[in-house]
Amino acid sequence: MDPNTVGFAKHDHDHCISDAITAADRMCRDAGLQLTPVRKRALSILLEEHRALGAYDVLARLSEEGFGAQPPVAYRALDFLTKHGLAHKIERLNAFIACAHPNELHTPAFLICTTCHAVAEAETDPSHSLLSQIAETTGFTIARAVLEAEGTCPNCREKADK
Amino acid sequence: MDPNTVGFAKHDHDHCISDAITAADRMCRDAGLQLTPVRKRALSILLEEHRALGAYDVLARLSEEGFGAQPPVAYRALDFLTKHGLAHKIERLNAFIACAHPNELHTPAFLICTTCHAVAEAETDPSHSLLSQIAETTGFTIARAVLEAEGTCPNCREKADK
DNA sequence: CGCTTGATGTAATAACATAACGTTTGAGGC
DNA sequence: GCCTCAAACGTTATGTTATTACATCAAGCG
Repeated sequence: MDPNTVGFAKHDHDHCISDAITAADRMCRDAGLQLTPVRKRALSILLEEHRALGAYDVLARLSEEGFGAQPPVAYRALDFLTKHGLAHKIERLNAFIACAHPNELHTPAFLICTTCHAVAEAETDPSHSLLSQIAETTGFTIARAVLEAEGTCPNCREKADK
Repeated sequence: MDPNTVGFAKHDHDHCISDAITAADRMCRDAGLQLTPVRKRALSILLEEHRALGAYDVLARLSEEGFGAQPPVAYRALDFLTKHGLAHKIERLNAFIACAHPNELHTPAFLICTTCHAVAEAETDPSHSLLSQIAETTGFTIARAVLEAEGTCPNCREKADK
């Protein structure tokens, strides 16, 4: 298999899937969570595609493989994954993506390329963020933040410039 | 009419509606845009409610008043308003809200109270933002940013503390 | 007038998400 | 071992959000 693109850079894709699954296994064991077959498969589907996938896309794959065929099957697996930081929902796209930096506690920020539809997850330092500054001055307590930018990724920009 | 709450602070609500409509009128005239009856009414509905409203909520109000009753009626009006900065879509809520700072060119940030459902729009300086820093280091060109935080507003926090 | 463009209206359908309920399964107490 | 409970899973049905496709109408303009 050829190296694939993740975010906007190339990398060895096979490795990152198995690594991520292994890490998820360990994390769930340590936390006393059940990474059941559906949940694990949903995660691996997101990892294989390595892009934002709609719940129904995941559902289709799951049902092909003998799991339930109704929406709650996908939504429940995705809820579990997002709740425990193994995946994220991209609100702008109503779609889900495997977390690129599991383990670390983070407020992810996403860069969404409107040309090639790649999505990159960037790490942020929550305490320095704009939102936390705003929150501080207004007395608002943040429980969860959504940071998403749409635009053109370096690869597509380069192509467009030609 | 009693002063109402906007964002998390009190203010004179009647005034802000008429002011906002006047400003929108002028802005559209200057820009050669048509602030047609449906569009103007959609804006005033958002202003009156002063909270995030679903497209179908707006549609219901519009159709009661003799405008079309099908979803595109609302979506088209809301698209116009958001496209020209008179309203914003809150992605997390799949809902729309009148812009609190029209005229100014801005990347709005929203603070969403999960208790009382108030939504405050905060101004940001795009150039200092986290996202633009990330974008700069990765070569990504941002066209549009979504900044939304969910949590507890000062008012609800105060009540909860009692 | 005849053409184009943008706004509006409708019907139909697509895409996204949840409620409600029954069954299965596995861990822990007895 | 066996009972009980809670969590996970499956299904049906439904609710919510959004778009496609196409007809009509009015304004601007050669």
